[in-house]
Amino acid sequence: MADTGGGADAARAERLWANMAADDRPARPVLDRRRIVEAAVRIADAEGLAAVTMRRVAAELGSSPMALYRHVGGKEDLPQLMLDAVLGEVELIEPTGDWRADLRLLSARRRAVLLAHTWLSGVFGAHPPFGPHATDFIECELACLDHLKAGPDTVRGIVGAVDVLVTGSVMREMAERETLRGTGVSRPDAVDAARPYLEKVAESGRYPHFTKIMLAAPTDYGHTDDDEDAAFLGVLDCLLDGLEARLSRSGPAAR
Amino acid sequence: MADTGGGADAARAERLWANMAADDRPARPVLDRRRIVEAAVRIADAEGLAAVTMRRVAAELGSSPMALYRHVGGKEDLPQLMLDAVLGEVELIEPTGDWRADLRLLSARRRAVLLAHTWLSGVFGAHPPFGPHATDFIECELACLDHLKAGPDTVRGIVGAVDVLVTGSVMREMAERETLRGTGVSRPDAVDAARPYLEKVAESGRYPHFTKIMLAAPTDYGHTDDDEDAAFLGVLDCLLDGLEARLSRSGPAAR
DNA sequence: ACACAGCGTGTACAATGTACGCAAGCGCGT
DNA sequence: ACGCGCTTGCGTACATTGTACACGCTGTGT
Repeated sequence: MADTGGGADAARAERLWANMAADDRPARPVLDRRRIVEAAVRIADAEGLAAVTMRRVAAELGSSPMALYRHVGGKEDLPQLMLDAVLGEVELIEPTGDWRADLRLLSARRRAVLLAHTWLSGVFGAHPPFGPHATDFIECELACLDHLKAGPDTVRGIVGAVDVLVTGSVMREMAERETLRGTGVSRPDAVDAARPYLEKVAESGRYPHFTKIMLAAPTDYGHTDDDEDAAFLGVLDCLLDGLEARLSRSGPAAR
Repeated sequence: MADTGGGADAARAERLWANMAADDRPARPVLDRRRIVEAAVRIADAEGLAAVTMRRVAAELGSSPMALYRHVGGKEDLPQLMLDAVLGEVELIEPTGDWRADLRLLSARRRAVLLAHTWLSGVFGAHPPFGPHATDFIECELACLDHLKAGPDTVRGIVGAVDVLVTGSVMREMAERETLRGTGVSRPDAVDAARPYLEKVAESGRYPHFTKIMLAAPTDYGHTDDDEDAAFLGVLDCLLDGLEARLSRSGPAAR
């Protein structure tokens, strides 16, 4: 019942975005959204995401569980707010003109910040997949690389790089699909739900590049399955190019 | 006293007649770990991971919640078993000798299978991160790419590729850290704990390459933080090389 | 025939998310 | 002054969850 009632879920999604946007609310009280989310992150850091219950967060703040609902809508909104709070820890930079170095630095910083909060990993990343089927798959990959006669380190490097790319790509796309499925609305509706938030972002003037580049896509985000597949394979080819270049450059052994 | 005795007798008699009448009760076990996990996956596919409760799975199998505990230990084990079950759906291949094509095909298949089960995304992938801090970060990245004067599609492609890599890398490493934190043991202990399983894998003889390549690393898996950082930056450089090559090849571009 | 071990079940309890209603402080128009 | 409405925090109550425990049934070895 909870899942099929699309209207209520749509309303919940809308409220989430509204909460995202309303960082500048009056904030009279001792209890406010930032404090709640900070407490939740603190608990998750110390005891894991499972320990983040409404009662536990309330206790951390010395208040009642129900008081939290005046500020955060519900337990399900917490992880998203916590994620954004963590992203706020990343120290940003002024562009130097060397885009590769810039992106390298930013990526390293973001990675470091995320890794400082391991509870962000959900089901997918809860354990390294070492079950029988995972082993079957890796065995198959290794067999495909066998005739390279490269050293174990090199082979591990290639498999690891490819795995990282697949994992990341899948995470990103599943995030979108799960949002759609969770709210039970179609993509256009979801876009409509986020529109007020995005328009507020655009009007704030603080994100000129974001407005110009990311919001430039007209009605569709070009997100058919085929588009996504092509994009994934394009990036994969890029990476394989780089790996192959490195292989042939350094001879039979690498790194 | 006569009352309670009579009640018990009545209940017994009732059960007796029920048994007389309903002979279609499962005489021999229809319950098995594989069936349980399959049911859980079916439910997650249809209604999301949140709908996978012990009671719901039991209902799906027409049995009692507590019966599941004879086979699966507990609710917390389910996601891992479900993940491995999904990985079993990937159709493997015989190596053709073209390792790049092989890895491409395998990656595409694995990606497709994983994407068919969006519930695999946990907290991290539950929503695309569009909160204020995420927007800050993307704005910064875009500013770094601004002087490239490349089209919006190209810029989105670069940012997306880098993001995918960071996401995947972080997922992989958090998986390991979270396992350590969750079990509360140090890395050597965890390695020791997995050793019997890995030795059984090695002795089975079905995974010669896995045994030779992945288990070749001596005592440590070379997993200091610095090693991980270096590996990440290496892969990132590979990808950036590929992206830059593609840029200069196809357009009035950078340098 | 009889004990035993494995499997499914029912009952019971603790922990959780949260709907609902109440109370206290605040600015407001009259 | 005074009610009035709004915001904020709280306490109670209930449905839903995971699972510990003890019991009954079934097939199997002896």
